[in-house]
Amino acid sequence: MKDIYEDFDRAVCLRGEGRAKKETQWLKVVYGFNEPQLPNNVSSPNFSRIFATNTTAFELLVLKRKIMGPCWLQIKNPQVDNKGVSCTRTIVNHRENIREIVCATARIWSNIDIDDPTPPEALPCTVRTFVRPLDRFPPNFEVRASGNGKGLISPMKNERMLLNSLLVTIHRADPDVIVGHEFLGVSLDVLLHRMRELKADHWSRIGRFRRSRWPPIGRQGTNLRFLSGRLLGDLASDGAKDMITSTTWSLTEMCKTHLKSDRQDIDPDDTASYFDGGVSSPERLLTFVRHCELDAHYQMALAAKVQILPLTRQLTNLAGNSWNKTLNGGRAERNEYILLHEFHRLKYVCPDKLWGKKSAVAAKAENEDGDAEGGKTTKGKRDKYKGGLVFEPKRGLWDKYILVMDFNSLYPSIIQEYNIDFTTVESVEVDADGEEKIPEPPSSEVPQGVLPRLIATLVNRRRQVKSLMKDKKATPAQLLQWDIKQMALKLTANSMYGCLGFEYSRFYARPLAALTTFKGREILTHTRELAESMQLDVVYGDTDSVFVNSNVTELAEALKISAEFKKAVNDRYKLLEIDLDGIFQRLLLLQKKKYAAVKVEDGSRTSTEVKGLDMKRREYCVLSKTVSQYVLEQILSGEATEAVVERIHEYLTTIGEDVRGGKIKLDEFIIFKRLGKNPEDYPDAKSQPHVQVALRMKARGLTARAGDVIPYVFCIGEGGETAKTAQADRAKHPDEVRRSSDELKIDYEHYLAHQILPPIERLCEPIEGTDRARLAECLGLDPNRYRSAAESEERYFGTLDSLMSDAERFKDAEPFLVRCRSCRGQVAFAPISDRESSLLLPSGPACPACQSALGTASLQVQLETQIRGHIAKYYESWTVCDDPTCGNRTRMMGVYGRRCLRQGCRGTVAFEYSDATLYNQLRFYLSLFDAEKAVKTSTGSKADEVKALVDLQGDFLRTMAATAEKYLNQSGRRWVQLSTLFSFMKM
DNA sequence: GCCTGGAGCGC
DNA sequence: GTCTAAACAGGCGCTCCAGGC
Repeated sequence: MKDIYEDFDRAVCLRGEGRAKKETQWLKVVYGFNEPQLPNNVSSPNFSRIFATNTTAFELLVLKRKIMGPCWLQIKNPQVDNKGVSCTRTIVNHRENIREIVCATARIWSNIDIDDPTPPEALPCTVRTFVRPLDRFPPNFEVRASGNGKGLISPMKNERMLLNSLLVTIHRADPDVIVGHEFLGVSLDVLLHRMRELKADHWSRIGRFRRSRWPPIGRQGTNLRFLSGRLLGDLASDGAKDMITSTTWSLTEMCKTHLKSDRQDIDPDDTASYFDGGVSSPERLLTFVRHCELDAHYQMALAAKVQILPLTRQLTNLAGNSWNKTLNGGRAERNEYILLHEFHRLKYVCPDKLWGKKSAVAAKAENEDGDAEGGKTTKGKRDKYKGGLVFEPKRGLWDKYILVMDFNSLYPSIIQEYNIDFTTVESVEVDADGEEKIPEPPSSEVPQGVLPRLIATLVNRRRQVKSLMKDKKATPAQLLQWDIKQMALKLTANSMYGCLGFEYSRFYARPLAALTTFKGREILTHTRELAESMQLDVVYGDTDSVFVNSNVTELAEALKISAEFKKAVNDRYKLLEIDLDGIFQRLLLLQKKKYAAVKVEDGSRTSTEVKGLDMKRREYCVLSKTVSQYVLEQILSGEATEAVVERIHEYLTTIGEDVRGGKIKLDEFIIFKRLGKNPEDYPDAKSQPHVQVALRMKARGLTARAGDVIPYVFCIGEGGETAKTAQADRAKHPDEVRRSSDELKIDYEHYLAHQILPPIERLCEPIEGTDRARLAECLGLDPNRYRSAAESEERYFGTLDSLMSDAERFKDAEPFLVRCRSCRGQVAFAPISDRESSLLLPSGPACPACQSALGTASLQVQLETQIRGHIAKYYESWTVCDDPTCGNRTRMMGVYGRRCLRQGCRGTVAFEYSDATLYNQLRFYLSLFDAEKAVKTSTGSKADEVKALVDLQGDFLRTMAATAEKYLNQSGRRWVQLSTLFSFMKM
């Protein structure tokens, strides 16, 4: 080995385990890439540890030269001239199960400026399509092709000539960027295999790197190297999927949602029929060619629409990695590079890239697992840490203004606020149970760490860009560019946290990630407590947000409350900031992470926001989503319950009829499901509909790989309705159904029972006046089958509850204590039917001690004060350990779930004052003023007495009952168990 | 009936 | 005229469904 002495660096070894371990001197040795690579675990008497033996040339170049993203490099003799963007499209045919190329379109834009917002259709481009016959061209095809309008159509004799001509075209255009859809995984794969098979001339011209020998054609992403020197923008790559909102990322869907264009789908099995040379007219083949031409356009138009090139360039400039990786890869590498640049600049030695089977950290974790508890095999999944806090939602339909308050960029802000960094946080201890503790944030004297400073820089730059955008004189092009820039800055700052917890990251630092989320939970808990202390009701919250019930119907008032709350929260932090994210006029809160709301837009406009509901998921068909949409609109309409319920029932009846009557199009029945692995790798392939469909697709020569979204439709089994064909077997690809011409029939009953009913049922759960059986009946399903266990169970509980005596039910409730203003005495308010002890006389409430009259207003205030006391107690969130030997009582939230925090204790903790206790207490108060109940529970001569009293003091009782009711209405439990409540009321 | 694991969302 | 090898990969929380015992 040729050692070249260079210099000594002051360096810190980062181990990715919290605080950097050693600050010491290292010897830097530089040697060429022509030397063999040293193993990274060698040592000798002269040195104990060696780093960076496997650093790639790319990494070294980029770090040493401080190259931040795409730029021109002068290397000896620069040869940069041609600028162009091209877009190729191949349609693939299969014959004897080998996919061949029959048609390829190249659409070439020259001298495009990627920052120019002009859409590609408004820019000049050349179109050239190469097409070859399967057997022979239809008559007149060549003549008609030469007269084609804009696009040049070049009929080719065979596939090899087609490939050669395509390669010449690519070579001449020498594109910097190739845009495609599923290009890397499908088109390129076929192109490479066919070029190799047919020995195409100058095959390496597909890229800019001259080769004569074929390297192995790898799988999926590895083939990017064939395009060396060109960028690939693949609309279906992981990188692009992050940027494009879509459920399937099929070209047709994206054209519809992003370009508002209806793309015609061609069934791949029909391809051959377009090439039939025996027909009399060339029209069909021309249609096919034009389809290819148009697809090439769509791909480019989509890329421009979602601004994939400018955005990825900005991201790459920030991170200093390779643009192609930003375009086609995930986020981890960007993060790695931004930190590599930063630490390299500060003369740190960074952790080596560990590739291969297992990273050292993961292997270590596995060993510990084995040692600690023999039987516990946490296969595959490593020890995790806790994430964001999600409040138990107060379910139901809310119709006062709900303020959605959320922290801006919570995690990046926490990292700054608490100076969380590799260099500042002390490494963690492992407690007696072998569990990692959450580290402490550094004290305020510790200088700012690398990560917090990096994030601060990103945030500040974003602020600057946003202020530029306020300039009235800015052109639309400038605005767009700045918007992309601020977006890139935000994305970069926000993705820093994620990679701290990513176990294969070179900067993996689980304790830092755990500390960040711990602070997040703490902050959210405090925020809720603050709201409660301001008499505000928090209805829900998730990670960085609280949904506050303003309890007002005036927008201006709601805004005032929001401003006050915002100020109160923000006063508590240096740079952490909460803000009003939106105002809901109505909110249907169904589950954690599942709700729908009518959102107030500026002025009087409103929009509907749906989160997490079935209708947002791809495995529900369009029909199901449409029905959900209608039902939701009704529920959120704000109209009377009876009218809403009636309309829903009516609508469902028509839907049931329409479905059975065959009035709904096939497209509306398509269900989508993603393949988690390659279809062959499923152990239970038989029971998975989408896997069955995928396997059949592959048998037909189509592609279906891990990550692909598979469309299918449930059909009736071949042997008729009664056939016991497995569910999965009856799933068919939409093209199979279309082709079958009536042989395959859609299983309408299955759709009504499994796709339509369950989502509707969940939407209607908090709505009175309907239930599962009733909804099923409307759809024409047998209601008896849907009188669910859950429902009867609920009734069972309802009955139990109503049979329970008041004495039993309220045995733990605290009495309503009434204080007399005259004699200062205090007495419990007894049930009014208890004529001996009740302080309510026919003349009105009076003090039993001094006989002075008690004012209604005074009693009302006293009741309200006591109710608020209970609510406050509930929100204090004291938890108690269930282990009697421990008895730990705390308000601290455990980091590892509900484990008791006291060292060595194995108990679990529960809320001391539960929501059930609070609910029962409120019900108790209400029961004290329930006239009807008082009459019913009285017997004999007393009944008349009580009846007379109730008549005379009706106003008083109603006022007091309303006071209790007001709070009960806010209680989440009431919405869940309306039936229980009503059985009690009507008893 | 319980438990477990994917999907696919939310943040 | 050549041109290592190997090459995936943000986090956790939550609901719902299906399958296994």
